[in-house]
Amino acid sequence: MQKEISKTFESGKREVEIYQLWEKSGLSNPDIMKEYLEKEGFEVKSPFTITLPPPNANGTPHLGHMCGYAFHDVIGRYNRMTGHPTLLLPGKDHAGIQTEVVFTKHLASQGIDKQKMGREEFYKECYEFCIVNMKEAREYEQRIGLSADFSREIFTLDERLTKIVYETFYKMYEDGLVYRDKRIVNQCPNCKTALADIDTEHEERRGIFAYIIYPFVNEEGKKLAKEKFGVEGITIATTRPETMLGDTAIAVNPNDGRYKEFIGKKVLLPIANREIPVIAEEETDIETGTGALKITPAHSPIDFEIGKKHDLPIVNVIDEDARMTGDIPERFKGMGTIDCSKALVKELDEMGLLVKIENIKHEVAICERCKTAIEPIISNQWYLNVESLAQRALEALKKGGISVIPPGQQKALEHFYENIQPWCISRQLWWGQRIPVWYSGGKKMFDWLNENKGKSIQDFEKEFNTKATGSGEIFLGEDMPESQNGEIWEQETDVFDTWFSSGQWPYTTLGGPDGEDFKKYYPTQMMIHGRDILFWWTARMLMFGLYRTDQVPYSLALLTGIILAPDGSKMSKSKGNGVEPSEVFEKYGADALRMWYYSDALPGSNSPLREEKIKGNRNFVTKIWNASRFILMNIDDSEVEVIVNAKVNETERVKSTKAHVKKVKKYIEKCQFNLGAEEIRGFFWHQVCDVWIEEVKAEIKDHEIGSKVRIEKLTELLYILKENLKIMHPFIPFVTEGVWQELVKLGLAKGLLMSQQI
RNA sequence: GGAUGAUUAGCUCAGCUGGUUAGAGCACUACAUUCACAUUGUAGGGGUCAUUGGUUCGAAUCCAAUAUCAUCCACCA
Repeated sequence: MQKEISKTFESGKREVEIYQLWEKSGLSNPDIMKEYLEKEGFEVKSPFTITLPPPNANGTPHLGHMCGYAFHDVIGRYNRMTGHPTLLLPGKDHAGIQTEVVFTKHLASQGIDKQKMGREEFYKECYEFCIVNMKEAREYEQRIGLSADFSREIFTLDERLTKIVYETFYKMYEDGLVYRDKRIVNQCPNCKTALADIDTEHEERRGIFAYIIYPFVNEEGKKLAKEKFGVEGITIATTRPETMLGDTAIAVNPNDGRYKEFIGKKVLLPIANREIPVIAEEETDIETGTGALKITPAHSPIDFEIGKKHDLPIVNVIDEDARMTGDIPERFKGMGTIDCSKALVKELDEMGLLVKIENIKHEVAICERCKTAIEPIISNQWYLNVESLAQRALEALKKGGISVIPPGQQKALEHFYENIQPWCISRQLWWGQRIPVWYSGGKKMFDWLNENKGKSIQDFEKEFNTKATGSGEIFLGEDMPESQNGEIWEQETDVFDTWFSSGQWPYTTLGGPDGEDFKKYYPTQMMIHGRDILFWWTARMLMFGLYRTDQVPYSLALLTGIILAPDGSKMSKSKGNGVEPSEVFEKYGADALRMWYYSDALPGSNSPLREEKIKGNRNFVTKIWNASRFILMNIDDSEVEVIVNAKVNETERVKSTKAHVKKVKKYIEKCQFNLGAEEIRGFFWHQVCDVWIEEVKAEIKDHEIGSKVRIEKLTELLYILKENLKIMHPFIPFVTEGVWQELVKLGLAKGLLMSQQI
């Protein structure tokens, strides 16, 4: 008799329904899964945990995110089906700077000025903005089939999480690892905040190389120079003439014969009219420019180091908005750096001190987020001395406590740890976790005392001609401390670098080192993310994890491939070559997309989106549906009970199926998902469908309903189908569950495929 | 400048610790088929496995050099 099973697996509609079925079961919650295993009498193995990488809450997920989820889910489902109460813990990241930039733009597009809005209101509205995005992101996560425990979903700005992040900060302060320091930092004039070195990129841009003469102060020097160089001074070459106003020396290589006799002499810095020395510095490259290097400690990282070495004064001439400032001629004050550069070059030319200007291309540091050229300036920031933390992480790596796939990236990580520098963790933003520090008497006084070691509050009062309003100490905590002697407490305005909190993700999400979930589910088993954030994220998580929990937060970092646009370029909104996940879901379904990821987005590879391949996988999904449907159609209602209770004979087909299942399990355990995907596809399609079903078709052809041959053959075939569905489920959960539920309807199976044991 | 990885069919890539005629998906060709399959099946074409040396009974696989590409790191004024 004809059974009512639709002719195709309508992925668009069915996938959503099936997800609801899973959600209702609650089995994504490991506590519930554990109860289920106990109740059913299955062996309960150790819990399996992954704290899922939180996507940025400022936008919607793209195909790259989906790829990560697909890999998490195949592993999660497999573990759940092999007896491990499995926790895939989802969350969202506030993504500090990026979100602040995005939301500020969003406000501007509505004609709203961020500054006028004020900090509190901005934070509140940005939070709401994120909540909306988070909801949408969650829908996508569920759409790809992610069997995460959404009852535990958490946001990085959640109070519970922030509390733990603050505890880490306090502990680090006590351990002397975090401190305030005045040094050169990368300032993004557009985002108006300091950035860590890692948050900058380098890009080749067009620029100028200006050759400028710095004349000697005394006649003797002038004469000597005139004889040697034909001009009365040393010619330096610079890409940034405007920084000359902050020059405090000229450096030459001591081995450079041209300049040997000038070392120690003084030149007159043109326009600024300041006398600066010629110093010997081995770092100076004889080949570059004229071999003479102007030193601006306040506005160049390398000059800062040289200045420190030679104890040179620091003269600030550029402020945090990239405008000219400080002790410079009035006419330049407030100018942008580029305008100032032009004006200076013109004046120098008129004075006869400009030799020439070359147009060159050179690498400049830019802001990773907004691509604005970085302005190195001196400022007070909070730093984390990561050296000891990096050391521990490095040891763990080398001892094999954690491994990275692909292995080449592990070496990159080791290299990162070996060359790590103090991490600037403060950001001059509103969006993020406010650094929990209060300054008695104000931040300005604290910084002044900090940078002028040995000076007293009285000196401060004298210097600024004011009355101190506190002791100059700091207090760590969220709430303002009580005023004892009438001192005034000023709250820190900076927030933490977003990675300071996301770096603690594996334990903050579990309630911190004292949390209930932490005790049950930490350490986690693995972490999967794009290799583009290896240093930002995995590097930090290992350091924080070891620091706070004395354990590696996970023992395996699996880096996925990067999903590219069909033409092989990076998908980007600005280029308009992106493909929305919703389009793919609608056209081919989540299972087909997942299969493509497993086959193509291998660790270490870049995978251009190939629609025809996803289509091929869609055909596979259809094949599964139809083959299953055919088997079910062949089983007569009257045969159901007999078949369900029949013993499965150990035939060649059954043996071969068992061997297949074993093989796929091995592939999954070794994270060789491409091989696993190929194996399930090849076996089901070309063995089960093309050969066995055809054989059975012939074998039962002339036998009556209920006959021994039919029962035997159909029992065998049903067994093969079920085993295949189970092993395919972690890869393509929707269609397999869809078929399973048809079996359930006919009384041929029970429960959810999701919780069956392999 | 440094590091890491890649180079295998038209395309995207598999090929683990070296072992008989080198694989998959998609694309292509021919035939069959509307019998569960918005199709599917069968058969087939297509590769000096980047180049050159070496180790070995045997190399796509190990080693060395070269070339090209990619990604990451780096303060070049």
